[in-house]
Amino acid sequence: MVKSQCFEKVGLKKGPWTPEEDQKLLDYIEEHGHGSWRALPAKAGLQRCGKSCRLRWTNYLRPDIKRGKFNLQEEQSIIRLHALLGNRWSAIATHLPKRTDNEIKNYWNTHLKKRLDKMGIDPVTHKPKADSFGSGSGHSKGAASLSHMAQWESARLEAEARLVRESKLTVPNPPKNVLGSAVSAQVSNKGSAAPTARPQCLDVLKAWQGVVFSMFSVGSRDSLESPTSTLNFSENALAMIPLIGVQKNPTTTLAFATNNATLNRGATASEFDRGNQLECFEKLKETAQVTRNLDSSMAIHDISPYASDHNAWFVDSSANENAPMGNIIDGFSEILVCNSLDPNPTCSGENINDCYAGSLEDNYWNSLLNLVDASPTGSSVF
DNA sequence: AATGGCAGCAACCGCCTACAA
DNA sequence: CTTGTAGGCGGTTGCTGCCAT
Repeated sequence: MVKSQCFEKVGLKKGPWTPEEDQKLLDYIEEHGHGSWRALPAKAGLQRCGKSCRLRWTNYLRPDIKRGKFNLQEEQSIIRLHALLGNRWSAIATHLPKRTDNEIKNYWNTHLKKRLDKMGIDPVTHKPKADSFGSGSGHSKGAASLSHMAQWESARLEAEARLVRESKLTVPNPPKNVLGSAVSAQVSNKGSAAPTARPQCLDVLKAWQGVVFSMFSVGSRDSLESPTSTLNFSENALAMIPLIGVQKNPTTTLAFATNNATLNRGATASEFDRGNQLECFEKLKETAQVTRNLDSSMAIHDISPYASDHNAWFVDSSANENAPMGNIIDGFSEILVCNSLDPNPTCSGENINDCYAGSLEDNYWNSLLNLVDASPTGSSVF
């Protein structure tokens, strides 16, 4: 269809940017915001295409980006997120404040990928190259569980990243960046949200986890082996939605999302069928309407950016910080791991995280990260 | 000092999706 | 519904500087 007109145009400069060009771009955006990137070069007096200007701004000139060496924590985050999200650099970047996707991608390709490779870990699958993790009969169940966990966590993080982006696009009073002036309204895209303000959408996702958890047969964790193998999506579970969303706390943030691509991923996807998803979705919509009637301040959003085979709704409210549901579970992955491990016998069942501290997931990541953390002087792999 | 190899990174390119006309 | 445009994303390229020979 439409080719990349930008780089086909003759007479436009390519290659490295000069300090003068940088200054022109900075000055223009500081005064006018970027507006239409296509129109910007002419207005700013630059012999560049709009796309080049946008890339230069987002990857280099933007004032809210941090440059320089990645610290250990950032490295760990990248490795972990890459294991969960794959090469979705923009999604990874949303979890690393002030770092651009391009920078993360470069760092991965030039540093981390090689480091993992030298350690005998496949940088694509994040498993040992010999695949001892999954091939041994004793570990197969754990590996499968971990795989399911990773799929769900991946979906969760992806949705979270998307919501973070959306929240930044719609933030009513974007943080004033160091350029000051009207630029902030225009440049409040990724990476520029106030670092101290916790995105509300994260609570939404937490609530979503709570809803999913409550849909399962809570009393019998044996049914929670994995989301794609033994999901028990009963009518009782569906009936719990309004209990949580309306009766328990009318102002609780209630989130629900069905992600067919994720839920149906894997060989045993049929056990969570489309019919159940749609039915559940419809019930949630009803709940959302009821909830809105109860609380006029409630807002209902249709997260349309989801792909066509995704249905996602969330009911949002301003009072969600103390939502009891948020304490039900913090991280759906723990549920998935729980079943493959013996739960803490002292667990009261009120806080899933306490019950299953030291999960397989933790062990896996800790071991992985410990490997990465190994001193170059003390390890033969470096 | 010259040069060849390599690593790091900025920038380019092509594809994709969302959206408006 | 179709088409064109803008912007986003991920893979790749190529320039630059460093280091070994």
